Amino acid sequence: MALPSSTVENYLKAIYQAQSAQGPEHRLVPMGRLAGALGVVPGTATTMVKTLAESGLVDYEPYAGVRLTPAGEKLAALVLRRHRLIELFLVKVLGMSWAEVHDEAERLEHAASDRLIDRIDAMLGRPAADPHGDPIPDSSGSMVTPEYQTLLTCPLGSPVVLTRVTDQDSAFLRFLESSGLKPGQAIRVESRDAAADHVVVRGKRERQIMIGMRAAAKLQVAPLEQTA
Amino acid sequence: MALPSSTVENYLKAIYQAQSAQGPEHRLVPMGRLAGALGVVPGTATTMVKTLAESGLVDYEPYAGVRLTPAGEKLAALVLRRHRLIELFLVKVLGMSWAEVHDEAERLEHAASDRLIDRIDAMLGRPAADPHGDPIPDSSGSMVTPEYQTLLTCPLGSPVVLTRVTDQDSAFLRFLESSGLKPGQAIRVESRDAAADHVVVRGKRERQIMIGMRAAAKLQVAPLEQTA
DNA sequence: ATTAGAATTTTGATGACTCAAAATACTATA
DNA sequence: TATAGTATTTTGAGTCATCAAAATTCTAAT
Repeated sequence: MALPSSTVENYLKAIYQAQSAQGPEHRLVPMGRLAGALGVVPGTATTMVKTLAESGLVDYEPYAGVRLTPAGEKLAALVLRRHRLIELFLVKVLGMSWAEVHDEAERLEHAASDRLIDRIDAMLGRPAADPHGDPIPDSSGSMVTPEYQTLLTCPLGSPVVLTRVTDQDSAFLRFLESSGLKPGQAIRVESRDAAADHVVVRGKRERQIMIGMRAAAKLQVAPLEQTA
Repeated sequence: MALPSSTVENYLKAIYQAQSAQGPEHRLVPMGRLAGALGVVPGTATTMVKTLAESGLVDYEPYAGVRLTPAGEKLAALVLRRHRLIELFLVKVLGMSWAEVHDEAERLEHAASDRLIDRIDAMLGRPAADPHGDPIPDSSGSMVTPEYQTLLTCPLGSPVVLTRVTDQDSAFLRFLESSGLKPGQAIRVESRDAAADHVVVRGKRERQIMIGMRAAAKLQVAPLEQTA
């Protein structure tokens, strides 16, 4: 097959991400959601999805939604691989900020060859995750996605490591950065208050940070392993 | 104005390069040449050039050819800047080979932001030339193009430095690499033989290399400065 | 000055992607 | 089970960049 256009790559990536976001129950992504994610009008998404279905990259059920086939899933994973390796590279090697690399990677991911991506992968030491903690698929397109708890579900008081941030909004990322809340950081949740809709976190250098529950749900953590 | 599509960037770059290759006399690039450089059919080039002319990026004289306006020239120089900085970056930082970076840069040059390019420029120490010795325009689009001699015109026997290679063909570059003929290398021309159509060069570690005259004309050199 | 041959331009079509807005199908509530 | 409201699909049209092939213009040689 001819190599997929960047439009096709973007559709596949968006479907992949929408599917993941929806959890394992609702595997069909409705057209409205897809169109919204891609910034196109719904009719456009319908048309495009039908041609993706003809290429065998997605299953399309009219009025119900769309889902990746194994072929589509692999392609989507390779796009994510490129995206995430590029993000990590821009941060680690070029010293760019966490918040500004997303848009850059969004464009570069369609232009970088497999050869280049592999060089980057090697130079970074075959990393498992990008700066947001999102897992990086290997070159065959497979990826392990550890299940983490969030600031809303982890045990109160125990030390945990921030492992993943599931929101790419750059204002949000800048806020996290200025609060010292980057993946790798050891923190603990001091309290939660459903009525006040907030969570209190003790972060770097015992600093106290208060965040809303909607935001807290986007911060994933793992139990801190005491490697004394 | 909206940012130029990568097609527009490619047309401007091709016109720029054709103009330079033609020397200062023939400033008008004929459509056939342009179409050939871009791998499109002549009619396509005509159509595209007319719309470039409407945007004020080129002057178009029907049946005669096309030439960049100052605006077009600036844009073309910025594309070359991106291309050359990316090439140098791929070689210096990612350790890719001279011969393989061209195609990669050809795609990345349309995706990299000014911000990224400036980071790369800074990291490389604001270099003056790319791995082929091609000068890198600054961020305002201006560039100094030193006039060098070639292996055909430089004095026989005197030591010179290889400064620039004016051919991007990857087989040719691989040949040069395997002969130790990369920019920066000190060499001297031992003899020229017009009848045999060759030039004999004494290169690295006194190695003797014979090159055809057409190829020799693509190797530019500067007198070696004895910094004893 | 004609004219054969080459280069260029024009014309008509195509493919990929998109939008606006009309038509249709679902869904939930009364 | 009607129906009002929302989501989806269809239809018709437009843009960008391209090609094939016909028409035109230029050029150089007789």
